[in-house]
Amino acid sequence: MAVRPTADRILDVAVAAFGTRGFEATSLDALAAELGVTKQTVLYWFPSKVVLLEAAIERSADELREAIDAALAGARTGVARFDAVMRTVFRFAVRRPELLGLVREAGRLGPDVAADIGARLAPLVDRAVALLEAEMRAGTIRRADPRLTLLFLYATVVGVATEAEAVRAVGLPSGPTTLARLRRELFTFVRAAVGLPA
Amino acid sequence: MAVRPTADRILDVAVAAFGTRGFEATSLDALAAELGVTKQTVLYWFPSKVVLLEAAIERSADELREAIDAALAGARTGVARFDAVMRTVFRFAVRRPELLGLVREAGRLGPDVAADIGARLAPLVDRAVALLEAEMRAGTIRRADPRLTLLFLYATVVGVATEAEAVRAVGLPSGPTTLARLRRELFTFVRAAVGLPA
DNA sequence: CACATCGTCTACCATCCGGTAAGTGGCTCG
DNA sequence: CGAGCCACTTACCGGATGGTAGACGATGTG
Repeated sequence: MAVRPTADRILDVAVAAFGTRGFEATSLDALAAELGVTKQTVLYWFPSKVVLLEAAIERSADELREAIDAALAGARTGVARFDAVMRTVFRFAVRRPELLGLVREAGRLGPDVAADIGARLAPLVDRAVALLEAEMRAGTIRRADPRLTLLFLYATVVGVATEAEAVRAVGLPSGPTTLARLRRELFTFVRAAVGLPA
Repeated sequence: MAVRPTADRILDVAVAAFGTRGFEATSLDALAAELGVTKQTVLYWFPSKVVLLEAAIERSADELREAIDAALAGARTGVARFDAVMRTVFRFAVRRPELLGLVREAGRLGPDVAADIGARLAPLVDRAVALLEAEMRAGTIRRADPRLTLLFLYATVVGVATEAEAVRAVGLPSGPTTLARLRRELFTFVRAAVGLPA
């Protein structure tokens, strides 16, 4: 790894900036200044801003996929797998909200970028849908359209982590204690939503 | 109303553009071109781009508040009021996603703008929390932190409507039939999440 | 009819944007 | 030791951006 340390550093900063401030709102000059290099160094490693965005999306999707793979590897039963995925996505959403924010950002740009990230996440989606379907057939969770159920779960977990403004609007103090309680209540919420016992 | 027809038209277009494409990604020239006027006409009514954003946020918050007020006026029991609010917010999220997208957009700019919209939505939040608390005490919905519950409900409903990319990623066809099913399943999902019977 | 106000326009400006061209110092290797 | 590549720089460029200055015609008012 890190055979191209500068390129990797650029990618790190780009993921954070594009995912939080937005693609259009982030200038190459700003990225370069944050890195302590010139804009042309950025353009040396990534020949255009769009290429940099695509690389950032690619890295994010890969990271998420690997984390979920690792989580699933250790869980056997369907319910345990469900919990493992929820925990992993929640941890990602809290620790690296910019990474999931990129998915949202991708939708704003042309259908080309959107299709790219869509294809990249497709295997993840398919596996999640299969997981939900199996549990529905087994009767452990409430029967419903598994794709819609996945969409709702995604929206809830990611929304909580990325809608920082909404979190502040409901008047929550910040801190590890609050976060732990939020996590606990969020899991209770989604378990109830899919019909699992508390 | 509409004593300033041009200003109102500008505001309409600005809400749509800021809420969907984003604030930074929207240029005054683009707004003006869409309206068939010059950029300087926009700047005549709103002396700067930031002022225009604040006006757009104000209008959005007011519209949402009025719609929820109207929905609550016709519902008596707590559960009926819960359903009425959910229906209203969902309708807003589907028909005017840019309006709720503005809340998200506000969080990206300085804490000044965020605090402004936060204060503007505070009464709405407080009433919703009171509503949830009352139902928890009455035992009709599951006991939990009402502020967190509200946050989860908001994230779910708004996320489903605004994460267009995610909706496409799970492979849903678009159309009124799909939308109706989505709405039905979403309501089942959130009712289950708060512990209401289907 | 003189005058002022209002809404919009033309003309312009400084700054920033993404991107190109042309080096520059250092390291490797024949 | 010198040719060549690599990582990075300085120096630009054309176009777009938010914003300013000032003129224009229409509308009303004394």
